[in-house]
Amino acid sequence: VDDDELITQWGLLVEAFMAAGRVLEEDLQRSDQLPMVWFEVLLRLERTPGRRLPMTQLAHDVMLTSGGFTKLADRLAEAGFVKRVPCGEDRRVTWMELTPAGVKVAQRSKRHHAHALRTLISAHITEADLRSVGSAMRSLRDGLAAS
Amino acid sequence: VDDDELITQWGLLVEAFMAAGRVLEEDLQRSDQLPMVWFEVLLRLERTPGRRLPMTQLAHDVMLTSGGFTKLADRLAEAGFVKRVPCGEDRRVTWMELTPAGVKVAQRSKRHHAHALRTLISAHITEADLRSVGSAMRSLRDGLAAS
DNA sequence: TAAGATTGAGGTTTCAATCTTA
DNA sequence: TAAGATTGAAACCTCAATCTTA
Repeated sequence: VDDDELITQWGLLVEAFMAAGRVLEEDLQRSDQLPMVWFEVLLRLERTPGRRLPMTQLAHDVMLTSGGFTKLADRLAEAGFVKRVPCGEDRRVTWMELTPAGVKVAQRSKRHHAHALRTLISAHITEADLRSVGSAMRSLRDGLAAS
Repeated sequence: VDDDELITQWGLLVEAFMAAGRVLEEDLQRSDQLPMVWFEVLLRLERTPGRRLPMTQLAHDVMLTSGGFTKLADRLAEAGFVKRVPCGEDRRVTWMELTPAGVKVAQRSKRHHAHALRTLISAHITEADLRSVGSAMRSLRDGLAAS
């Protein structure tokens, strides 16, 4: 595989991935008026016992800087989906906690998003391919996190 | 595969891709002081006979709006890597054309980027995994392009 | 000293409106 | 009427500096 071929192959992956991301984001916008990054935050909170997580951890998980996440938190709180809760044990920490409205929209949009994803994938990717993609990406992610 | 599992698998893919993209962008920034989107534009021009393409086509290829691409073109021209050339046959069209300096930086950064890509991939992904990811994403892209 | 969170400044993108040419 | 390109306003992000707590 020469340089040009390698770059082209990777470019195809990036292109496919971004196009898919755009389709999924538009779908989420249509069904729930939710930007993808909002969904990602709400989803992580909804999955967590107590439905709250430290701001810094969430910021890292959705790949935002702490400054960027502070402003995202402002918008999510403004929309009524989350609230800030000070942490008793370590007073530097602020929890982000899902409100009842946030729980509701998280669960509803989860159904919509899963449906969109299923449609997208089943139309174009086999289940076996999806599993191997998952494992490959998991090892890539873990490798990058370690380095 | 239930809803949550499906969303999780896709989430891993998104996470891995973004982390890889970040590593590659940092590398390109270090070696050539070039944002990834600059590289993508220069690469496409360098590969084209005549080394020029219509603005609108480039905007579409790198997934920017026409407004966004106009400003990117301004920055690229300011840096001396491209120049705008009016199209004779259709006077609505502006070509973006690579300057000699642009050709030089495109070829140099192509070598650096290929090297970074090779390192990243060989360190974290097996050849077999890479092939299955590639085939899955290609069929996804082709399917999206068709619809 | 260092970590969590916030702020303001600066940069890049989208969106909607506009201008020119087909 | 429609397509290519540009513009200004608004949205969202990063970065560096700051404040508070550990």
